[in-house]
Amino acid sequence: MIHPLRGMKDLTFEDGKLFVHIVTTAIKIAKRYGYSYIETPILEATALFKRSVGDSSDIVSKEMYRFEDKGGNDVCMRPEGTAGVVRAFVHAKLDRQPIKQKFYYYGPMFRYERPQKGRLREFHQFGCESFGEASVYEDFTIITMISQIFHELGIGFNLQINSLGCPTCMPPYKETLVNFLIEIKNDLCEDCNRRIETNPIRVLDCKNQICQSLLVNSTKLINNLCEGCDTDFKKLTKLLDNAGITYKVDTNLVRGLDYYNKTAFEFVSNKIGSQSAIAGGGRYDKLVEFLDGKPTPAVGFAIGIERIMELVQMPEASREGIYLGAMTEDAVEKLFPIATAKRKETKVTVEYNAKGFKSHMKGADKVNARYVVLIGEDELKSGRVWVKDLESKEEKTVKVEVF
RNA sequence: GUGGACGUAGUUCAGUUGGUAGAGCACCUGUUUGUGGCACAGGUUGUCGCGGGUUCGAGCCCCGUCGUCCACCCCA
Repeated sequence: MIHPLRGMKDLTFEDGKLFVHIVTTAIKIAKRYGYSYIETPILEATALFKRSVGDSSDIVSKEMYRFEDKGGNDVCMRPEGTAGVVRAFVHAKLDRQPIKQKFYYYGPMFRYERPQKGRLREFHQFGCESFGEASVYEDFTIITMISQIFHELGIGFNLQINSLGCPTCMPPYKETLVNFLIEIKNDLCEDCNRRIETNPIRVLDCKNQICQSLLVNSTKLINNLCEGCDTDFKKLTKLLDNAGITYKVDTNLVRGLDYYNKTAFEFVSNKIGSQSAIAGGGRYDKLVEFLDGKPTPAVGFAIGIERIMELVQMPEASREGIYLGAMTEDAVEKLFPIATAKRKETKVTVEYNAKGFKSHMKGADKVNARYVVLIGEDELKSGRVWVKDLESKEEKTVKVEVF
């Protein structure tokens, strides 16, 4: 038997239904906010992710499915969705149009990680990207949209927000932080020492108790924002307050991908183990420029579909469609014209084997059919079918033509 | 990449100091030769993850390998 590769999963039956339910619900809401579908390739030039996600992230430095294709190109399976969407946006020259563009997407992402609960090597994200809107109102709207999606799916969450500043206030802050970190370097954990070089902001996020105790006195970016960033962040918190969306300002919240600035947020669940982030996103005003487009502000997010799957309750399925069966071999082929006609309007299950009455009843119950339609010897002779509504329990025998 | 736990029927799991594999659920059949969900009775189901080793004998012990899970790391 050939097994799926490590960290890759087949979705069948209940899981498959749940997946579709999540995606269709998210799409329904996204459309209401003016998003339209975009599909981008799974395979992209490696350079795309190096330039957007950034070398400092583990995603790029060690988790990509990267290889040389037959044409000698350095390519990668996409580890996340935003880079491809931005690339497509620039490639279609949408950055030269004054219209604001909003896209939603969903599909597989690939990261070569050690699998664990809520962390697969091939996983699926639903995401949205909004281009051309610099206003913090859009950040607020996107957060509102995600909470609406989660509400619709019946998922509880905690929202954490932070501001990562902009090119005006972030670099000087980073410098003072690095200086501070170098002083306490010897007491920080091994990982943090590495982070000072690669991505010092991440040190703030370290889960090591000793590191955290040393960082209590570190200056926070949130207190060192430039005027523009500061007023926007205050606006955002006020908008969320007024909308009744509860959140926590987490000054240690850093997005893992390099392209984020200003608003950063994460939706977290405490019910799914250590991989608790169920959605994450923020503003990335410099990314379009980074990928050779005209400067275009943008905000976006992604939801981890597998991570929310165990949190979502499927709405109860009601009885639907028709179960067709024959109780004598001669009647089996009479079922097909009926099935074809009825399939124009509803779901039809046809049992090809002639079998006993009770078996058919059980079979109909199992596929959750609303109606059982059977042809036995009597019905065959009289050109009728026997019909029972499994909900109201009413039954009747009618001419095939009228049914 | 690091540390730890685990892998037995479709599924959830039991399996004693090594002696040729079991339960619930599910499934099939019957009780009811034409009335589903319930009940009762009977029945089917296994490369014990895979490969090697120790042993008269391995589900159990040893080594390897693949996979799953948990934590770190990372992130959705």
